[in-house]
Amino acid sequence: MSSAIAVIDFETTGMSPAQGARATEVAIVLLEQGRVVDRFQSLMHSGAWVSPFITQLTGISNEMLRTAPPAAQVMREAARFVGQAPMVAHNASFDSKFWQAELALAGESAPQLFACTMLLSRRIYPQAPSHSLGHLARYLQLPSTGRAHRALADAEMAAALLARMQQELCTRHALPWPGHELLMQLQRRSRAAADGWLAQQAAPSLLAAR
DNA sequence: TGCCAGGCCCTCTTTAGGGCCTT
Repeated sequence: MSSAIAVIDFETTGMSPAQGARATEVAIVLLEQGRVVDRFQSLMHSGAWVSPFITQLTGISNEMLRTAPPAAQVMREAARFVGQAPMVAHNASFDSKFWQAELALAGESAPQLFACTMLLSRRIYPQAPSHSLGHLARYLQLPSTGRAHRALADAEMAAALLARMQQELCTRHALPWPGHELLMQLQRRSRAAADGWLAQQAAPSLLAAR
């Protein structure tokens, strides 16, 4: 069984699909054991209007979307690309809402569980001055992935952040390579309880190594 | 009529308020 994790990032016309915002671009990076093994990226045309503010923020214009493939087609391809892999995003409450909303409009189900690199970074790097993706990338000196606020660059950055945190858990807490289930359990712990819980998780592996 | 995200987390807290984070 594959241990792949799908790291996703959406660019959108606004903050919430409940208020009519639509996705304009999606990118997904497949990670296995902290290594990128595949990528998916596409603009998507939903007919929604892109405001000048969003065009300035993302570089994505109404003109660019006019010739983009239909949103439903892109989302069906994205769902096939992800398959059964569990998912990760930075501030996953945002991207998971668009994943569910856009797939619903495409007539597809969205059963995937989302882990969140922002919640995880608050547990693993509580001392970081900011937990925005850009600030964390600079704080951890992650390699540049391209223009911020484009989907593939941000998905690659989130993937690099995830891989760094998985490595950090291995080295700092003597854990075996942490999979999606452990990440989900860690992000559900309070910040105050995270270190103690991680120490408990490490104990069996330390005993096994003796 | 007026307003419009929402979950997490800290603190001047828990019968609450406000900043962070995503576009």
